[in-house]
Amino acid sequence: MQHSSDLEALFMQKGLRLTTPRRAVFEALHKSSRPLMIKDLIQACASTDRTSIYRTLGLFIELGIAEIVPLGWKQRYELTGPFKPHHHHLYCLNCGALIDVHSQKLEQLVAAITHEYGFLPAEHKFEVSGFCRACQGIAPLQHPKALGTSR
Amino acid sequence: MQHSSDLEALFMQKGLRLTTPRRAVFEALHKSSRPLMIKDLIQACASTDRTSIYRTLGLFIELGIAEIVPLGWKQRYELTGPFKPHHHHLYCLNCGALIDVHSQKLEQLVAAITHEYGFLPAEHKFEVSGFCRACQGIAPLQHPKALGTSR
DNA sequence: CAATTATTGCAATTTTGTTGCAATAATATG
DNA sequence: CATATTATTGCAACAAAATTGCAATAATTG
Repeated sequence: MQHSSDLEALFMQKGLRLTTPRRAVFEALHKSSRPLMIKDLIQACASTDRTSIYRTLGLFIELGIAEIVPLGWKQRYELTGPFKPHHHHLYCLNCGALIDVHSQKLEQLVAAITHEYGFLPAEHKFEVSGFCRACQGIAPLQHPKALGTSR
Repeated sequence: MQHSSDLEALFMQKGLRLTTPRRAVFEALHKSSRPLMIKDLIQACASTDRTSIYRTLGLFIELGIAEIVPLGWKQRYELTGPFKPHHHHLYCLNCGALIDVHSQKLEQLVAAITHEYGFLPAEHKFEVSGFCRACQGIAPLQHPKALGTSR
């Protein structure tokens, strides 16, 4: 992967070790087109202990290369920053579809709002749930429970 | 509380029963100035079973009178809609301070973005984490772990 | 190669969220 | 008012998510 070198450079620079478990978590996240639930990560990194996966996620988040994506009741995890361009999601409550959104206006608004309060932003979350074009009219209004990553 | 009648009216209208557990969850959320973690809710509604609290939260969310607020790794729960005006948060990673944000521009942006995709929005989340005015400079960059509701 | 430090795996535990079902409480019906 | 119906709850058991302490291991430094 062409990203390996960037990742190695980042870890080197911070005096951190790019170990097998960390590579595994990174690869699993990188391969996926959508944010992964923890169970999917654990499955994908079968030879890595749960604990290390959580610790790695925490580290990635501190480094700004991963983030928690809150969809429904469950957290999901996704790469961001240098390895997957920062974006947000439209989440269909009926079919689970995820639409990636890149909005320059939103980024500007974050800057404007935080500036107003003298607040120094580190990261921000923006997620919209509702109904995608295909599911409108058909869909019963409900709260997302067990919509898995597969749909 | 002057809200009781509104709540009763809403439940009546939907053919739902405003029972003791539901009142307890509502009151706990209503009394709190910040979103509550589930453990705080369970503590506040000591005479109500966990299961009923979760079911009540699910119901409130469907009714649009409560929402999940994702801060750090843990979900929190807060009233919204008719009982607490819709808003978002700036969350200080150092001291846990929460600043409420009301932004008309953000609401407009949600409409604009979703319209672009033919997406029908039901709800949206917007949370910014970083450092409040007081904590800038002092604060070591870290990820929020066990910042309780009390700070 | 020895000493130091970073990182991991393991086991145990805690916290969070879910499920099925019988008991209960509220409401409607005759 | 008694009974039938339905909504809602509590309980117990479980499943999933996340955390903790600690000893073992791997990498790095001197």
